[in-house]
Amino acid sequence: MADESTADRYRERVPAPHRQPRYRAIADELRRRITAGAIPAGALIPSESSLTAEFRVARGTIREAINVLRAEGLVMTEHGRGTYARPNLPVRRLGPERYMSQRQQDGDETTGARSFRNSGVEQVNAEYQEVAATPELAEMFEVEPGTVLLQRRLLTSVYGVPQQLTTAYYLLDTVAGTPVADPNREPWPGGHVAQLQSLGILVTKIREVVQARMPTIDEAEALRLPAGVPVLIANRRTYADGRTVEVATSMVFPADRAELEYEIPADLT
Amino acid sequence: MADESTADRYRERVPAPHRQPRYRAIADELRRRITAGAIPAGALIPSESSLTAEFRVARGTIREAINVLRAEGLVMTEHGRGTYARPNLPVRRLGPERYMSQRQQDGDETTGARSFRNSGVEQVNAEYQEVAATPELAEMFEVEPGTVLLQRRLLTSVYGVPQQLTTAYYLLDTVAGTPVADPNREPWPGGHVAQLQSLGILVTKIREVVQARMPTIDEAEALRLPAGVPVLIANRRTYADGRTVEVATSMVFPADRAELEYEIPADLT
DNA sequence: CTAGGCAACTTGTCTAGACATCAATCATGA
DNA sequence: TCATGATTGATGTCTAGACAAGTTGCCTAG
Repeated sequence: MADESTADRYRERVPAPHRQPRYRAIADELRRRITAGAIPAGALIPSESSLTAEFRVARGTIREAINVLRAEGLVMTEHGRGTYARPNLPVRRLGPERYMSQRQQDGDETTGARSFRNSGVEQVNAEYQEVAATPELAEMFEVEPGTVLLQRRLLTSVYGVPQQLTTAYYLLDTVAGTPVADPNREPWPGGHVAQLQSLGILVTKIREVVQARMPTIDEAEALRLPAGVPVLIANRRTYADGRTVEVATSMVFPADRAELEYEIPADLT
Repeated sequence: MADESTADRYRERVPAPHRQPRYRAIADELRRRITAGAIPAGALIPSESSLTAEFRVARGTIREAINVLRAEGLVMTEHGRGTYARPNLPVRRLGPERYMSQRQQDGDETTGARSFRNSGVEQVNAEYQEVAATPELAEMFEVEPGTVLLQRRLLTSVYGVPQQLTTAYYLLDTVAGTPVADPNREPWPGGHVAQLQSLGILVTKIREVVQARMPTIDEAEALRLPAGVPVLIANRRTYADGRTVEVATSMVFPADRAELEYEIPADLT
């Protein structure tokens, strides 16, 4: 007979009580090869047609197995090239010092975080637009709905790799006619805290709410996210003297290359 | 040249410069219906066969469109029943006050967060175990690798719904023989900060690093996570007088029902 | 009235093939 | 030597159909 090595183990036609679908068995086998190192990180896995031959199934079944691994974030695919085991990316840690001024950032090395801002490797694609406040935004700014806001949409890249997608708002009144309203000034040294400071507004408190979800297709494309990688969402609200002076409704981070760090001063028991 | 079959294939194609694949257009349309409320949360979307009839495509194309929505966490599917828009679960917001004592929590209503602790609706399944410190843990506690730690594994449920999976460590020396080492005392009023306080240790600072990823199969089962929902991971390090007194290597939250809130005092510019 | 089974739905799995699109390689001609 | 076009082989998209398996409700036999 022909070689019965790999294929026939997955061709069980016996109706077992808890028989696993073949695409899952194939996914398990490929996962095993990757985690065991038989397929090293970054290397191509066998092509769909050769897997079709090896496991003796239709191509659709192979593609379903690969979909499982893609959803787990274990492999990624490039059209025309192939599918390969996903290499681990360097993670960028974003700590509280990202809201400090440049000088303080340099002095704070306790977290091991580094500042990329204005170091040449950080690039920001900024689009500013005037929009009417939605009821939610109006309530946060304590203004009437419809009040004009300056909407800032930013795509931040480090070393050419997209890292952050931000949608944020200022009250137009507070920034109109100032350098802050100029999108070409991004990236602004010190970020939005420094922008507000240049207007004489001293930030007293920032509150962030962190969530996670799967990206939309648009976000996945903008951040070049492989399938199976969620996004971290941070919603920011910036206060000065108890009033809200800035709101970021969604800062979107690729979860495979970003993590957020916070400090809680706990001398309040 | 295949003339008949080729003409057949293009029978309903719109000549567009950036033609979108059919399955993505269908996914967009279904997403629009769900987000616009035409399909309310929790309701079944049309069956695959009726969508096949509506969009005049093969069933595989419909299934691919639904896969897109499932990967976004927008819908979930039950074998034999159908596919429905994922209902929005009540979201539990975890703010900094979760590390405060009970009295302060009651007085702090600025965030709208509520305390479930010891109110009867919060239940904790606790397993304590003595383990040897790994090199990483030993470095954080500034002890020799192999030093015995008390490992706490907690599954927290609110109203019977799993909410949090925690693995945390104390130095065994600091807690051995005290009520803190008794897993039956969970849930402890005031959490680990109060536990340390009962030992005379005053927490001065807590640092948390937040990440997100897809759950492992074990986590998905323990937290009863549907497909397409990531988990939020918080790594906590608790300090007293500059020394690390507690480490939580992974607090796992289901991202569809939890969000984390932090405050950054920004009077440091 | 109820228990059981059947019928009619649903999604899950799988086959076999066609053509489109993209990337890399190789042969060829300027 | 170098640009370019053809070829090859990879994944992407889509069709048409078959049978498996889970869920629900109805209808009938007891």
